Amino acid sequence: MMDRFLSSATNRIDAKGRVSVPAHFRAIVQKRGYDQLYAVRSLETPSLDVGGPDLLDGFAKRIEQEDPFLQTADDMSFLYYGDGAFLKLDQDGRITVTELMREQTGITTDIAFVGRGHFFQIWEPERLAAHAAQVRERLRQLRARGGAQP
Amino acid sequence: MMDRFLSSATNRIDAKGRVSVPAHFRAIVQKRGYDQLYAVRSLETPSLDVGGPDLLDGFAKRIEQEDPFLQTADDMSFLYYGDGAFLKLDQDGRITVTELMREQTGITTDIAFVGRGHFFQIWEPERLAAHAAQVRERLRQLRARGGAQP
DNA sequence: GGTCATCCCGTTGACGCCCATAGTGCCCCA
DNA sequence: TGGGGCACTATGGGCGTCAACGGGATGACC
Repeated sequence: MMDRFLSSATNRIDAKGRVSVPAHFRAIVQKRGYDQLYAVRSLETPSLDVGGPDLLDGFAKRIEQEDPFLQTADDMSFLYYGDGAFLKLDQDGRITVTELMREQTGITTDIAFVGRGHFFQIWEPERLAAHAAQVRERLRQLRARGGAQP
Repeated sequence: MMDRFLSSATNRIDAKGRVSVPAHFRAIVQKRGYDQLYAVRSLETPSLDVGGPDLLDGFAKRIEQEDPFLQTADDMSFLYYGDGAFLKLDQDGRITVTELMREQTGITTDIAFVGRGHFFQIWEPERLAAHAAQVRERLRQLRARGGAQP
């Protein structure tokens, strides 16, 4: 249905460091009864993975599958809790851009929101454009080789 | 939902050796009725594991489950009781940085608080940054090997 | 007397809450 | 079919509250 994060948009950060979350994304989260978002560093790219707080619940379940005395469980907990944050939505549907977000993404004045299905991502617009070009190129080469890979 | 320690923050130690515990972390502990924290040396890293006094209760239960004849029980008891300490929160939500904390973490002027779910950690900020980078690198390699997918 | 913990207060900046406005798409109706 | 108005989004800004932080005053203990 319409419960997937789809499409992208770029919004401006105001003088107080706030930015509007695209209304379409907000609606999905708020329909589940949340008034805040959960954001965590992406591992591979200078971006943040964002969703409702239920996104964290999924990660927590994933951690529980690991042996709690091994390093992997510790590492995962470190990432999802230490490198994650709740972003409060104000009543106009805006969040304030934190230092963590700027460090991770290089964001300064504008933010790109990109739907990714069950979550969405936050990017610095120019870095997103460069990354998107790389992705398209990889897919082009894949097709040229006749490969079929998701 | 909101009863877990999440996100991280860095605060400054004042001339009297005090530092503010992030309000969000305080709220979690105080909601359980405590006005002090319990801290113990982390096993693997130059940091302290901190939580409400109920964190100690959890450790005590684990000690009881061990056969008191075995060395493990003795070691655990030694660590959690001998190397643990209670940190009193003053009425502004600050704690005093003890010599034990400085020795264990290398802290001098600033303290990083890192949420870890059911507890949080205290780090020297630069050591934390280095450790976090290592953690992310391990997780990247784990994912590259197909070991885990969020 | 000196050190240290505790209590209490003031300042400052960040953040939440509230309202205002401009731009835009859409619908309805003349 | 074209125009007016409604609905909604993105954005700006005022203002009160609170967290982080600095520092004075008091009392206990060595």
